[in-house]
Amino acid sequence: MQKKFRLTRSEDFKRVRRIGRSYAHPLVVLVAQASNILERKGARVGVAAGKSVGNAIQRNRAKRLLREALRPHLASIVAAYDFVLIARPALASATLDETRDALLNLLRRAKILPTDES
RNA sequence: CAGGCUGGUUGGGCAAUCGCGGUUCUGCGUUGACGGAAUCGAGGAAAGUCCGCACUCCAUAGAGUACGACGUCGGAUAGCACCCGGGACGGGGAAACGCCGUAAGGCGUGAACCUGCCGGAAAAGGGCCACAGAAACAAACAGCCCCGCUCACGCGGGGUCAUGGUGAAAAGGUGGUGUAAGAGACCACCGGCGUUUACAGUAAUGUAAAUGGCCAGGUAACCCCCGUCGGGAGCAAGGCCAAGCAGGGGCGAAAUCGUCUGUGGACGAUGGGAGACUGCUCGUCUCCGCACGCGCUCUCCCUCUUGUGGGAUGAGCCAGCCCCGGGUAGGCUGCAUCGAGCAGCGCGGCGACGCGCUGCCCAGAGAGAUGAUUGCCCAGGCGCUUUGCGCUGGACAGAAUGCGGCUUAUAGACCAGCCUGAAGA
RNA sequence: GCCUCGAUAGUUCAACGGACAGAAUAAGGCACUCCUAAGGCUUAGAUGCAGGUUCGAUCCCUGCUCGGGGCA
Repeated sequence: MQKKFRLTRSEDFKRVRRIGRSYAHPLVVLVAQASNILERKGARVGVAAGKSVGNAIQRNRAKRLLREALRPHLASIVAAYDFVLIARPALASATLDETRDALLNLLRRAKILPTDES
């Protein structure tokens, strides 16, 4: 995922975590906020993994899984959204397919992706 | 061949597609959060942060104290406490052998090797040594012996550590001489600690001999004493740029008319000022009670001409722009190609390591890049119809200023060597 | 990145280097009560792990494993 689609500032993370809506799944938690900057299109994503996920290897693994699972669907998100994906401990031992299912489920519940798309 | 042990190397390989980060080059009717090409992209521990440095800032005349670390010998190194090679004293260690045992087994000797520790208690001082025991660093409980008193039992004084019991530890052990009884008090042999000499070794130390020297404990990973070393903090160090808010300084316009209104005031016109747009003018838009004052509004206090005057270091209001210093968010740098650098070869050294030659340039993120899929192969595991096939499947673990050492985690694979036993030539 | 403190019964805390490791509470049992609670009697239960110093270690030293604070 290219840097222009990422959340990079600590301020952005704080804002999304404070006023965004959250959607939970056993593997991952999604916090989303509709962006109010008019000119920008597409989404910006931040990926986080706390210490409860495991050691540095397992945290990196969780974040890479989430990025890889999101990558094919990033282009189909048209609305301007900022969202944060927070890994949970079970994600460190999950497969890519499980991660993708969890992620699509969450994105549809948050209405970031249309529900009829498969 | 079996068993035990040590050291070193490695830490899956090749290819394809998609994706991510850096560097260099490059393209453009579109200078972009743009596109293209080339190239590079985790480790032996990147980890823990236990030591030592480089580097940076602060402090600093010199020396000392406090505090802390270290302390066998020699070497290596930029430096280091844990590196390398030795030494003393302990602990562990298989087969085999010896002894005991019917046996199971136990005890002892004990290879390679592993492992702990190392100034001083014989230079000074303080503390502690529970329980037991008479006594724990100075002492007589029982016992033995002598003297005095007593008819006697016994009492008092003294000598003694040989004997007894206690304990982790009680003036080295055995035999004798000696004595009232005893005692290294003395003698012989042995043991330990020193001193001297000779030999080996750079040295620690070892071996041997001599000694008309000693044998009153332990503990310094208790305080302490002696010697050596250490200024403090850390890349979130430090340097540069610098929104916004606040602060300081400066520029800046000294007016008329009309309408409405109880006052206060509101609106409009003309002219003016400040700023923005523009290369400039014009023009358009926004702001300004066109005052920083003898100002306006509110609050409080005093007075008394009851709505006048005075006072308050009480609150509030007054366009916009420019400059200045420190500096927050943030950005750039430190910081990624010159280094205690890496690889290969040769030489010296038992080794840590050093020297020489040749070649190479080798990650650099910043919410933090190494991922996904597929195929073939190499180890490994499981199953079977065991020349083989099928299924499965990859340890510990992720750079964050950089190095050296240590510690901890780690599936396996490969190489070299040492010791013991058995068999064979 | 750095600096500190700690680890003891199920829980919260004690304990000069001297073993029967203490207290409160929780747990089990016994009586009491018509039943329960409170109160009474009683029982069991622990030094994070591995080495070392010492006659002897919860305590001293070293290395690990966890956990809590603090600075910027």
